[in-house]
Amino acid sequence: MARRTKADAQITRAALLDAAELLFDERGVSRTSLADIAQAAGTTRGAIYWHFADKAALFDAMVERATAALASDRPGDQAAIDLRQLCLGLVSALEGIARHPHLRRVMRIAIHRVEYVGELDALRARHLSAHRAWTARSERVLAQALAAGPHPAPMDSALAARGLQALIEGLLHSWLLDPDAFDLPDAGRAAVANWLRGLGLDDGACAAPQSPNG
Amino acid sequence: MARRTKADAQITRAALLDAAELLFDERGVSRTSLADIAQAAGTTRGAIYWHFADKAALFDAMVERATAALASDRPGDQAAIDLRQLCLGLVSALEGIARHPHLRRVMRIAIHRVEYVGELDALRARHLSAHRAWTARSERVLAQALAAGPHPAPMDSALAARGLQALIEGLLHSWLLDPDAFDLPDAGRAAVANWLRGLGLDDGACAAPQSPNG
DNA sequence: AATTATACATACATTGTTGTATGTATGTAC
DNA sequence: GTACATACATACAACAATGTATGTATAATT
Repeated sequence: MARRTKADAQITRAALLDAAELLFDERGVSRTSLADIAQAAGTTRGAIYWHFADKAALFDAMVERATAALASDRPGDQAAIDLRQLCLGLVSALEGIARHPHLRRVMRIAIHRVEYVGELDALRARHLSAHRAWTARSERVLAQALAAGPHPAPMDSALAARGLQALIEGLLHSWLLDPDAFDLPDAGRAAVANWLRGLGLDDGACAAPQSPNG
Repeated sequence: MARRTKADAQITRAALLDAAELLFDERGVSRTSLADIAQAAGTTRGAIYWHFADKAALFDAMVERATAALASDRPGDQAAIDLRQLCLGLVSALEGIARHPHLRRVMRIAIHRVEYVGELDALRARHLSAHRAWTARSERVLAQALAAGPHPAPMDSALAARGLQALIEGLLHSWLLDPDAFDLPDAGRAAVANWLRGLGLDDGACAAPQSPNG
């Protein structure tokens, strides 16, 4: 064919990302060739190499597109938040993943459809940095809550934060393998509540999203 | 070379599995060729194709070898166990993974170094079946303990079992990504205790492995 | 001792995939 | 209206990986 308008090019780009998402999810990243993606998008490999340097760059762009919205509407890492906000943030993240097909698919790809090595290390680095930032933040919040609690804390805040993180990630992983098995946000709410209860903290911190005055 | 004795052949087979384990862990399964494995084992692809039908069969044999010991010394699915035995079983599984390099490496491969699709579906099926069997068993144990408890249970047993499973798997996943970050059995013990505490159950169920009379 | 099956090594053919080079028609700036 | 950059499509070269076919020296069998 020939040159298209800039808007057309963006449509092509989005179609390539869509096709990559679906095929990566179905067949896995390494078993999906660029020719497969181009064909599914109704183009040729030429279009892919025009928009992206290679498969890894395409992959990164796909992750970037899906997580951009997610990253925009959450508070900055340094923002001071309380226990309730922490819980609500966790649950709303799970709700977002359960609700948005793009995000869900990319999460499943990142977790179950790709090998965490080689030139896809950007993903691994991204994951690790997000992981650490979130753990650090939740540890601060939990330390503050545990110190303010009436009884001596049964765990130190580092272990409490790590366990909370593991709980959420564990639920997410198993839900992505079989989304019909249970309701992710419900399970997340119950799990966080039970974890806080074990810590001797207020387990109603993320019960009802609609009543801000508790 | 030429024909070796049967014992030699088993040594060759083991060397191939060892090499595959190391390379899969380093580079990921799909990015490791059979030639790589053969070279690392000091043989050629001929040896691989003699011992295994293809890469998937080699992979399955590797998983089988590492998990065979693990499966042998645990109670059958139908055996009646109590809360304490459930917790001890969980923690001892974590201890086994933390202690045995083979098991740790294969776990990391199965979780972070392979794409859960295509002809490696045997792994996925194995995982799912183990997952379901374990969840069913722990749900029975938790239901019994919750029914016997003094106060009304804060969660139903299905959610409680799912959460416990998620907690353990979440800890395992993040530990496999960075084994130096924390001690897996310690974190597992503390996490299980906190989960049980949240459920209103005895949190000392897996505290001290050496005193069988509680 | 002769034969046969075994445990590989070697060689080859095929295919899939990637990267790049080139072609080309059109939008856009001047 | 011309020139150039854009947004691809097409063609090609190279390699990597697989599967198979065949060779071969030796252990096991008789």
